Amino acid sequence: MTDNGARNSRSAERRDAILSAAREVFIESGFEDARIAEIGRRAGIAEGTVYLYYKTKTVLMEAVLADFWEGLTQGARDTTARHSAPLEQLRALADYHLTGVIRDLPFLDLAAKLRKAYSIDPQTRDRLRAYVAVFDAVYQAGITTGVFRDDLPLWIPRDMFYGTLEYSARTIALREAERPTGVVDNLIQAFQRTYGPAPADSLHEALIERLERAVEKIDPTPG
Amino acid sequence: MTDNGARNSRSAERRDAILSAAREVFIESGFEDARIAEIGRRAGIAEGTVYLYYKTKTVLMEAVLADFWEGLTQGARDTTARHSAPLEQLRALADYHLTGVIRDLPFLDLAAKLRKAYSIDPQTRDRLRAYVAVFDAVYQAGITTGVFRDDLPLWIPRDMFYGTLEYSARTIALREAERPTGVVDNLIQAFQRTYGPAPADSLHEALIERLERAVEKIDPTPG
DNA sequence: CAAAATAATGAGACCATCTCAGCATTACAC
DNA sequence: GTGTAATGCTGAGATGGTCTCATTATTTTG
Repeated sequence: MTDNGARNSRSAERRDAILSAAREVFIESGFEDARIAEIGRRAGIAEGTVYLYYKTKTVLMEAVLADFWEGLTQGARDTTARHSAPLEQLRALADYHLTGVIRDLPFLDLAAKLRKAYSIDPQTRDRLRAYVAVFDAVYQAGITTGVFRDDLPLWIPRDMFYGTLEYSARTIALREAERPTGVVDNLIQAFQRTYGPAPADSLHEALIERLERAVEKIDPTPG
Repeated sequence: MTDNGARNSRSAERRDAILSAAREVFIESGFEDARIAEIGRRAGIAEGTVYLYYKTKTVLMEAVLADFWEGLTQGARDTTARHSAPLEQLRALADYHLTGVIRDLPFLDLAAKLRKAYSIDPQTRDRLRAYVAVFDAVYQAGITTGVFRDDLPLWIPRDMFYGTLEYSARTIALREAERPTGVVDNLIQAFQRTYGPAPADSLHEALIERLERAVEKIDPTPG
């Protein structure tokens, strides 16, 4: 147990060096064409040593992706935290997601390459869940403040949100266009009209009622 | 040139036998684990012969996928042809797409595995275009009959349509749930409300007026 | 500083795709 | 039919990657 810290930290540094090199090489070459020998070279170690830290090429790739998801999720949290109105949070999140997905599409495609048909490994699933939880929190807040309907399963708007953005990102990347405006605006508009307090006047009234009550708490002057 | 027909047809039969065997093996084993030797065996020929018909494993996989896309596109056309009102055509198409994607998700994942980062091969792109053109036709018809707005680039609703459905398909497959109702209904509703002819909303205006008055009480800064 | 424990190395085992020299089959002329 | 040219098929082996493990180097400990 003596000096465990030092040993661990040296070992950890090496793990990081490998991870860094791996990210580089995977992005440059894709999964298939990435060479473990090259990753070792860039990390300054022998090919065999890579295998001491990551059992297989796939495991190494998974570690790289875990890092990526963590960063993306943290960024999403920070982004929404900069706003308070649910619709503005949603708009910011949509913008962040679209930008991030376009930027890192090659990475996401790598992730898809690891996905075995029919299944997804539990860790990846958990990471994805943590990421979409950012949307969920915003939407839930929107429900309690009366901005969104509460009569639908959460995953329906969620799938529309991420689905539309991911598909758009692909379209945009494919035509190598500058990122067009309008995608996010349109999505938010769709959300307002589809999941907003609704077609029936009663829902509008419920919203107004709610807001009036809230306003009254702050300023109880008679209207 | 003599007897070209016979030679071609024999050769074509062999191509088909290989394609059939390849589809089987790819679905069973995925791209990586599929063995050319096994494909040859099932087609009743030697391993080397496979390479006479399909230059590489990847090319063979692409041929299998081309077949798949063709069938999917034809099915989509047939499906929309059974309805006349654009919204009903859209609903039917959404249903068809969702069902098809859920059923053939492993196949689509295989397709993703072939996608090189940053690029997509022209043939695949054309096939995808042919497929989404079915949506485009329906939407265009909707514009001319006044069911849909014409002030948006076509790809915005298109991406929402396919994006939402594909993402939902993944969600559904992931949780191994029975296909829930509501996804298609909700999407069509979103289309009606977002891309339908713009509503003159006096309700919104009244709401905004009221809220502005309330807000002014809290923060009476001049506009 | 010797001995024990731990870490790193890289040659080669293993196993896949893909090639190609040689063999088999078919097409054709007479 | 039979000889000959053309085409088709074969599978052993070249190639090139991941991963293993006996050996070597380094670090820790008494």
